[in-house]
Amino acid sequence: MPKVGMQEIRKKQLVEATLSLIGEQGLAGTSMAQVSARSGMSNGIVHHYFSDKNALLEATLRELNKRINAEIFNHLRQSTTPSERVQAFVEGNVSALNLTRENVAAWLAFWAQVPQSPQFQRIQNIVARRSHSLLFHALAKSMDKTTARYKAQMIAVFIDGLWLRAAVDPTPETIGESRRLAYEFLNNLLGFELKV
Amino acid sequence: MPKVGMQEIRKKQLVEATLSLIGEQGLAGTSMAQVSARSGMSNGIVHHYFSDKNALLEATLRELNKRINAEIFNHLRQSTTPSERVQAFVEGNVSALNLTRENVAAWLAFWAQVPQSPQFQRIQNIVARRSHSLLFHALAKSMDKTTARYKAQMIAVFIDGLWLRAAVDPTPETIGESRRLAYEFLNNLLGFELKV
Amino acid sequence: MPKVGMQEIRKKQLVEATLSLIGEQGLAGTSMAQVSARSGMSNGIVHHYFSDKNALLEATLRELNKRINAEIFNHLRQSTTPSERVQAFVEGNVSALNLTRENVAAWLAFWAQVPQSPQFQRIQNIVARRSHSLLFHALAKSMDKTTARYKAQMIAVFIDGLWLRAAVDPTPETIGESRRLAYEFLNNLLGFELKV
Amino acid sequence: MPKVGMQEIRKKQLVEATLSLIGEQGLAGTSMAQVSARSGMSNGIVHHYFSDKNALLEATLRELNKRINAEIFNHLRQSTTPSERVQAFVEGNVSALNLTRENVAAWLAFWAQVPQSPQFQRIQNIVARRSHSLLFHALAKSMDKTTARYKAQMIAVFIDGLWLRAAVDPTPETIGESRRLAYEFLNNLLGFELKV
DNA sequence: GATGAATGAGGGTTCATTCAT
DNA sequence: TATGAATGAACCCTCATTCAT
Repeated sequence: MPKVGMQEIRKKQLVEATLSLIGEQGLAGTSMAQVSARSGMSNGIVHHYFSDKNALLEATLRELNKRINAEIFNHLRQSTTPSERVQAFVEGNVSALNLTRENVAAWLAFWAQVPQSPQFQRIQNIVARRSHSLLFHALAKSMDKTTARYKAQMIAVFIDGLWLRAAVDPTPETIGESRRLAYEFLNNLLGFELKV
Repeated sequence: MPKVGMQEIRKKQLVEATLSLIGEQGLAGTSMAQVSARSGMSNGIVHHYFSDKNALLEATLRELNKRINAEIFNHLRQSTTPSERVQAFVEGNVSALNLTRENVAAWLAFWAQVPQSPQFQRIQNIVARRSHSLLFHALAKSMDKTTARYKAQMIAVFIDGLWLRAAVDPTPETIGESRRLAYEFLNNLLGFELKV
Repeated sequence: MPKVGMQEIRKKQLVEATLSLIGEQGLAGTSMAQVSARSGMSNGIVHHYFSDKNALLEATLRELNKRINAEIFNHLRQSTTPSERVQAFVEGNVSALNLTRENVAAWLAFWAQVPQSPQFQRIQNIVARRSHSLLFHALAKSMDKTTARYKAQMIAVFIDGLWLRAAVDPTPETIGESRRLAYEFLNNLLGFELKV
Repeated sequence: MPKVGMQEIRKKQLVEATLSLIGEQGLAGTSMAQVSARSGMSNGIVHHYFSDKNALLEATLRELNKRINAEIFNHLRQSTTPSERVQAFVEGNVSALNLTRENVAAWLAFWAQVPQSPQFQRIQNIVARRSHSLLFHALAKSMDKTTARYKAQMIAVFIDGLWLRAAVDPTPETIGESRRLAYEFLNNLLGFELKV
């Protein structure tokens, strides 16, 4: 294995450790020393791969978003019609709620930091805009743009609510109900029926 | 004899300072020194009124909940029929979103701490159960219990989503849209029309 | 009761509280706030009766010595012959070991502070000199002064050892053995037999 | 690679500084900041080597015991017969009294903390049991076990008294007399004569 | 006499970061 | 590349003491 790849491997290990630590102890409860310890590395090494604690956190947030997106795009891949895309987006999010309990808690930790961190805000804005765009374009095929915009916002709001609920009360029952609630919501909003 | 009644005055000042600081800088970014400084008091005084930082934070969380509840019960007071009560609950929450930007951000900061703090978890559980109970009993008058339970959950989820959105993107436009979105949601779910 | 006596009553309450607190938690673990709390008085009142924490501690040390002396002189009162006086002194000390466990622990706490406190050192010097004088004069009746001086020192050393042992291992068995050990020691040194 | 072996060097420096500070100012009067300052190090460094103040104090107590034991075993090494071993033990302790004045004061400081610290209590128990065992086994060769047990206790008590005296009144004269007193005591108890 | 509010220094500890090796 | 030694600021908290009332 070439030395070149080491950098990426190390970075991934550090980000992985950070993510799980944040999930367990929150953003404030996670120190650089803990990260390096859990990664099996030395104290000072983190600064060779990340200029800052902030840089590490940013990379961790990106990784978290990547995981969530992976779930969503996994469902999107098999969907073609606009209404299928909307369902897939929702299904993907519900599926993402079933990621490690720690990942969901970390998601909330990062969101709570957004008002204090322009950096995180920027990242979350991109995510939010992408979600809205996806929903809007799918909905706009079958309704006027104003309505599509509102419904896209409503779906995003409802999904955010599901995330919050899952993070704060991460019991299997609560998370398990999310899909049912989501489809009930979609049914009311768009006339979709629960699949399967 | 020392100044009497200082206890309540000082406690309020300290909680107020804490609340605004958390709103500005997050829970982790708020130190006891900052709290006492903003209150115009000395470093050690906080421990004269609160045994702990935790005790101060708990009092602050209770104050925040009190403010939100004040908004909600303000609307509930004028409502009598079950469907009016549901609308009033939603209106009250939407109205609470218009509290100081800092208050809404503080709300999110506390929620994010819930997974790490059994203390906060307990308090938030009480709040959540009370909301659910209110919604459920109002809805159960006009539908079967199972449906009432699901719809109550859906309303709670949607409202949580609105709060999250308001905290993370506290622009007047975003917050201003909340009421419209909420009514659109209620209309779809229960057939309510937007008032005024 | 005249107001004049209040001063003495309050002082005694404070000293009493201090003594028991030191016995329970050590000198370093005892704060002025604890003393006033246990005395059922307010925070600042202590400084009306004692200029200083040091003054309070000094009074407490004197009270402790007074209690110990009370035990010793209680035994001395009934003794007339020189050898009876030596026995009475030892008996009095052994009897003092049976004071409250807290008193004995406090005794050690004060001794440990002696190297750091000229004030305590002075007080303890007086106590030591008085003990030595008592033993020396009793012994000098039946032996030459050099021998009397040595034997007086030896008795004092042995008794200090018993105190230390009682303070560090304050079980009834350990303390109970002290009298037997003391008489065995006196028997070897002076030919005294255990009474009773 | 960082300087290797620093761990042991720094730990020794810190323990050394702690020991002398405790000797000078007592346990309560010794702060972490003083320890690091006297070691010529920064404020936070102590926690790189010791998890806790407690851990540092424990290490310091062990070091102190090690020094005392070194004196004792130095004398024990040259002794073979049981009665020689008893004399060596006493001589070793007397010799240890001549350690730095600070060491002897620190010894008392630790003993005074025993009632408040199960940790120190455990360590001192081990020391006490070892001393008793040594004395008992040596004495039991020439007398019945009950007598041996009592005499071992008496020797231990007397030696503790000598330590206390040396700590509280650390003048050369007082300490210098200790050997003479100890031999007088042994002579009375066991018929030993002062060597040289 | 008596209260408890208020101060400010100092306590132990944590932590992101730097740097010699 | 990698280590862990080292720093110094900041954290929460405790405390003897002062003082207006």
